[in-house]
Amino acid sequence: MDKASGSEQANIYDIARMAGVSIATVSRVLNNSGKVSEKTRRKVEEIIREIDYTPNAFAQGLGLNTMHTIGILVPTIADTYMSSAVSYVEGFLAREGYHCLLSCSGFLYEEKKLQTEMLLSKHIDALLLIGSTYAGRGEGPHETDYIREAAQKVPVFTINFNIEGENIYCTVCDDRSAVYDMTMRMIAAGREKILFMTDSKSYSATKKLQGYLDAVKETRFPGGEDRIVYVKNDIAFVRDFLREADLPPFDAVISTEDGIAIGAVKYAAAEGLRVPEDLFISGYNNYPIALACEPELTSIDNHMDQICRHTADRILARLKGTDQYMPHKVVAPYSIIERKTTAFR
Amino acid sequence: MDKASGSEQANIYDIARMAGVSIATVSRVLNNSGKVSEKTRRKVEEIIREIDYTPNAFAQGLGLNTMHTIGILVPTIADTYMSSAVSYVEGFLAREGYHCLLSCSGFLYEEKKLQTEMLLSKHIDALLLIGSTYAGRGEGPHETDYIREAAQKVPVFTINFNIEGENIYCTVCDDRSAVYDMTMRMIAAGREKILFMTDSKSYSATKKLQGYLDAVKETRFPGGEDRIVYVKNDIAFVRDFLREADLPPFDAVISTEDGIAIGAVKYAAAEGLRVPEDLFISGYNNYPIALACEPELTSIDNHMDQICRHTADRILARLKGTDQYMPHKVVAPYSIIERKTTAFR
DNA sequence: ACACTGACTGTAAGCGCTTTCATTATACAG
DNA sequence: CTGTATAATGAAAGCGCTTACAGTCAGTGT
Repeated sequence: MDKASGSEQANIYDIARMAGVSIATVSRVLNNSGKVSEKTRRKVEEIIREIDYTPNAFAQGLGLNTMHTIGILVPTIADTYMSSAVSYVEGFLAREGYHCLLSCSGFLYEEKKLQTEMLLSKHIDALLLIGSTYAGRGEGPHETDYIREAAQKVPVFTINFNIEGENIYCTVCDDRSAVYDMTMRMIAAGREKILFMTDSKSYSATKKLQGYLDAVKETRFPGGEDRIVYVKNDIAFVRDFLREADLPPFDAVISTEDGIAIGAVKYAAAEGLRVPEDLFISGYNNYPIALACEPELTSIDNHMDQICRHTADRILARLKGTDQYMPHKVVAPYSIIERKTTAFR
Repeated sequence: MDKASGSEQANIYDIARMAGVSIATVSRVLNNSGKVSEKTRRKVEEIIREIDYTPNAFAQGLGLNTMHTIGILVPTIADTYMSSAVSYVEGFLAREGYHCLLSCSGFLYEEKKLQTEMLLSKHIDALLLIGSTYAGRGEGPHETDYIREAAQKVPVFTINFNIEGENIYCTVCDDRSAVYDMTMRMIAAGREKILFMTDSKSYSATKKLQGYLDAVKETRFPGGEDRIVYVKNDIAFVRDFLREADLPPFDAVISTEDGIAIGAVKYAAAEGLRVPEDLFISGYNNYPIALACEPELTSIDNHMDQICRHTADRILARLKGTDQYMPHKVVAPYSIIERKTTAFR
C-alpha cells in the first residue's frame, strides 16, 4: 500500500512534541476528558488543526474497546422496505457519531449466521437485524439460535420480527391488526370472498395471515385454506398466476406486498374486471409503487420512519447507558391508506 | 458495558498457553502466514475452535493497518438506484471478506465532505462513491476537492460520475449515448416534438441532456430550451405539472427517471391521450416500477449488476495489489428496453 | 516559613495483535 | 558423525492510543 507522500501519518507523539506536552495531555484534549488548562488545550487544538491530524481509529478502538459502529444485517438492501429502514436508521445514528457496517445475508440460515459472526468479529457496538427472519420454525435449524448467541456479546435490536431473549430488543409493526382491520373493512363493504395473497412465511407474513384468519373466523365469512395463496412477489408472475390458477371465485384481494397487489391489478385489467367495482385490492407497505399503479393502490403504511427513529433512540440509549427501563418488545401502529382500488363505506 | 459473563474475552495469550506454544505461532496459524508444522497447526486450531476464539479486530487492525472494510458513500440509500448498486457491490465484496461501512450524506456539499472525512477517519481501505455528485460546478465550492483529498489517503472509486484525479477510478454509464439513441429512435418513428424531462443537474443528468441535444441538433428537429423541463421526480407532481404548465405542443417525452415518465403516463391518462399513439414516453433505469405502470414503460437499462461487479473487481484488485493496468475511467453499455409506451419501427 | 490543597501534567503500563530476528530442532549430504 | 541448509518456534519490539498513578507547582491558611 503506497502512502501518498513520504511522510507517514502523524501520530499522537508528533503532535505532543510539537505542542510541547505529553501524549497523555494530547489524548485528554482529544477526548475532552480530565482536566487540561485552557491555554494548553488551545495550543494542542491549534497544532491538531494545523497538521490536520486524525487519531488512528484502530488504536483508539483498542483502547476504548469501541469504534462507534453498529452492525446492520438485512436479507437484502435491494428492496424498498429494507433500504428505507436502513436509510432512516443510518441517518439517526450518524447524527450521534455512529457508523453502520452493513451486511446483506440473503434469506438462508447458514448465510445469516455466518454474516452475523462476521459482523460480530468486527467488534460492533450493537447489532440491528431488520425483517424477514423466520419465526423460529421451518427452514433450517432453530432460526434464532445465533441471534441469542450474538446477544451475549452485544445488544441486539430487531425491526419487524420478534424474538425473545436476554439483551434483545424488538420493534415490530402491528401487522396482525393491520390486516385484520383491512379484512374487516372489506367485509363491512360487502365483500365476501376475499383472497389472501402472500409471498413468504416470514415472521411478519405469518402475523398478517393471522389477522386475515381472525377476521374471517370472527365474521364467519368464507375464506379458508383455499383462499390463501402463496406467490412470488413479482407483478407479472402474480398476474399470470391469477389467470391460470384454479381458484375459487373472489371479489377482493388482500396481499402482503404492494408488488403482489399490483399483479392483481394487472390481472383485473387483463380480464376486463373493474377495480374496485368487481374487485377490491389492497397492498402492503405503501411504497411509491402504489402510486404508480392505475388505479392507485390502497395500501397499509407502517410508518417506517417512526419505527426506525424509535429503534435508533433505543440503540443510542443503550450504548450511552442512558436507558432506564427498556421494554423487550415495542409494537408500532399502522395506517390504512385508502386509494382507488377499494371502496370502503 | 456489562460483559455477558465474568470471563473476559479470550485473547491470543490464552490460546497460546492452552496450546503450549507462543503467541507468535498462534498468530501464524491465524493468518496462515509463515511456516507452522502440521501438528502444531492442528492443535492450535482445535483450541481455537474449542473456546470459540475470535481475534480482536481492533488489535488486528492496528497491526495490519486494515480492517478489511470499504466505505460507501451515497446521497441516500432510500432509492432504487442506490440500493441496488450497494446491494451488488456489498455482495461481491463480502464474498472476499470485505465489509461495507455505509454512509448516507444527502446532496449537500458540506455534508458530503463531512461524511467523507468521517469515513476516512475509520481507516477504510477504499472509498466508493455512488452517483449524484455534481460535475464540479454549480452548487457549493468545488464539488470535488474533498474527493481528491480523500484519494490521497485511500483509493477512491466512483459509480456513475466521473472525476479526474490520481488514485481515482470511475465506472460510468453511457448515459449520453443512451438518450441519444432513444431520441433518434423516436425521431425515426416519426416524432418531432420531443419533451425532455429531468429532475436534476447531476453528472449523470447532464450527460443525458447532452444526448438529447446532440440528437436534436443532428436531425435539425425542433427541441430547444423550451422543450427541456426540470421537475421533481414525483409521479403526482409531474402529472399535475404537465397539465398546468405552459408548454409547447409535444408528441413524445424522454425522461431521466422512471418516476418522471410514469407521471407523464398519468398525465396522458388524465387528459385522455393514447399512449403510445398520441404520446411516446420513455423512462430511465428500468426499475420494477416500469412494469407496474400501465401501459408498461419503455425504459433504459444500465446493467447495474455488471457495473457493480466490475467496480468491485477493481476495488479488490487494487487492494490485493493484483491490479495490472487500471484505467481511470470505464464506460459501461446500456440497453433500451422497449415496452408499451413507445412504438419504434 | 510550612504543610496542605487542588489543578494540571507527565510517566509508564497496558490494550491484543503482527512481525522481525535470533534460536532451536530436524534433515540430509558428505 | 559432522557440518550445513532448512523448517519450526519463541522472545521481544512495536502499532497508536487510553488511563491509572505519581508527580509538580502555585496558591492557601496558619
